[in-house]
Amino acid sequence: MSKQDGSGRQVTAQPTDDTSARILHLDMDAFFASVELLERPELRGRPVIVGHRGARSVVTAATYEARRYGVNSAMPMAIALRRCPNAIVLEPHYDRYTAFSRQVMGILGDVTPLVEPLSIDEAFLDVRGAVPLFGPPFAIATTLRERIRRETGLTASVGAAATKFVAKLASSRAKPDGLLVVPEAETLGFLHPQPITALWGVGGATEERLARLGLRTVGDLARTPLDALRAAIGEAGAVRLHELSWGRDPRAVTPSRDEKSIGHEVTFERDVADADALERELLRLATRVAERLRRGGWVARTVALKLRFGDFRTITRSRTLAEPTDVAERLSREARGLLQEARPAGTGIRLIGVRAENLLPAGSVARGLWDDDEPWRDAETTADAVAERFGRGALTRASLLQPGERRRRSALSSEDVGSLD
DNA sequence: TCTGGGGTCCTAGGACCC
DNA sequence: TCTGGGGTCCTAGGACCC
Repeated sequence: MSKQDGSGRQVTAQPTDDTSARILHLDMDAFFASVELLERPELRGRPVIVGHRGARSVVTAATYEARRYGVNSAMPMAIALRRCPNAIVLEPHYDRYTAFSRQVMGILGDVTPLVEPLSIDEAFLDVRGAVPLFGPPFAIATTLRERIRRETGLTASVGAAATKFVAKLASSRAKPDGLLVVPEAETLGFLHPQPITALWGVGGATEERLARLGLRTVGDLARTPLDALRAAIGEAGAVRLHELSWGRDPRAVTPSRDEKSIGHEVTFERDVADADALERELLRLATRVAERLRRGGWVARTVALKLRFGDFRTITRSRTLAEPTDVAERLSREARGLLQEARPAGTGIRLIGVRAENLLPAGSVARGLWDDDEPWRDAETTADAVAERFGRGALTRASLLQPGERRRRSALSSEDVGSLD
């Protein structure tokens, strides 16, 4: 393993051959807080928290100085200020973070097109093809860190490994402002001593279940029979964690992935019980969702309403439409109906949200309906009647047809369905 | 004055189909 | 009718991540 700290000093010798560590994970250090400090350099070295000052707000980001007091992201602001009363609280500026994020991703894109943003401040890179041009992963990572520092004034940490998961773990161990390369041959030696929560997907609940089996480290889990894991945490999680614990992670670096859902939600400063106020909020949220649907070229088949009551109990209610939509009023109307069914009149609401799910490319919708046994030719019939006759699956199949595609027996056009709504 | 907002993935039960 | 089994879709909830 070779590690480099913020001064550029190598902690151990650079390996002669680290080309096996071809996947880089780059993660900006305390990103939002660091961006704010660019504007307020006099606050460097002080505990700084980024977040709103509202009664129900949480910490969005914190500098390492604030973290020393036990302040972390997602912590209620009230608790954070109790732990660190002299922290400086700054309002977030998402437009700035987005601009810096673009700049950083652009720098990454100069090395390889195989850049997969994971969030606003981190990304995977597959540098296999870049090695002949720019040198081994260690050299590429060093160059990237230097460029980011020089051009943005921000620091980034990088992990390099043979797989995504190990690279991400390596970057977290390199933080802040560090670089850690884990050659493939050293993967298990690096992995197995780590605490079990280092595994991607092990949070508090899973940690608790695994602790009941006596498992505390990644190595413990690796040596546990799969069936015992299945019984404790379910099929998918057991297989995935077991694979990860042996350093096996087949996921490739994929530059773009289709969105699966688009939603917006708000937490009110004080619980809201007024039906008109809630419905106005639904329309506002639905409008933002619909705008993003259209911008992305999507239509949604399913509308989901999310409610959090005054006691923090949270429910979701969803409905799949006969005809997909990207229209705010349609989303809003459906959400309103769900709200009326789900909320006992007069109940106070803490949070309300609207989400569009089951996204389809706009234009691929309902080009035709068909059935295995008989044609369907009555365009006067409503979509619900189609669903009743052929099952809701018929609408699904119709929705999944591509533009221009038409089954031999298809008879009901999207215009037909739309006009019947 | 104790809990944001953006998401993804998994599970489980019932309906329905073959 | 003392009644299977596999697959898909829909819905609700929960765990998890940044």
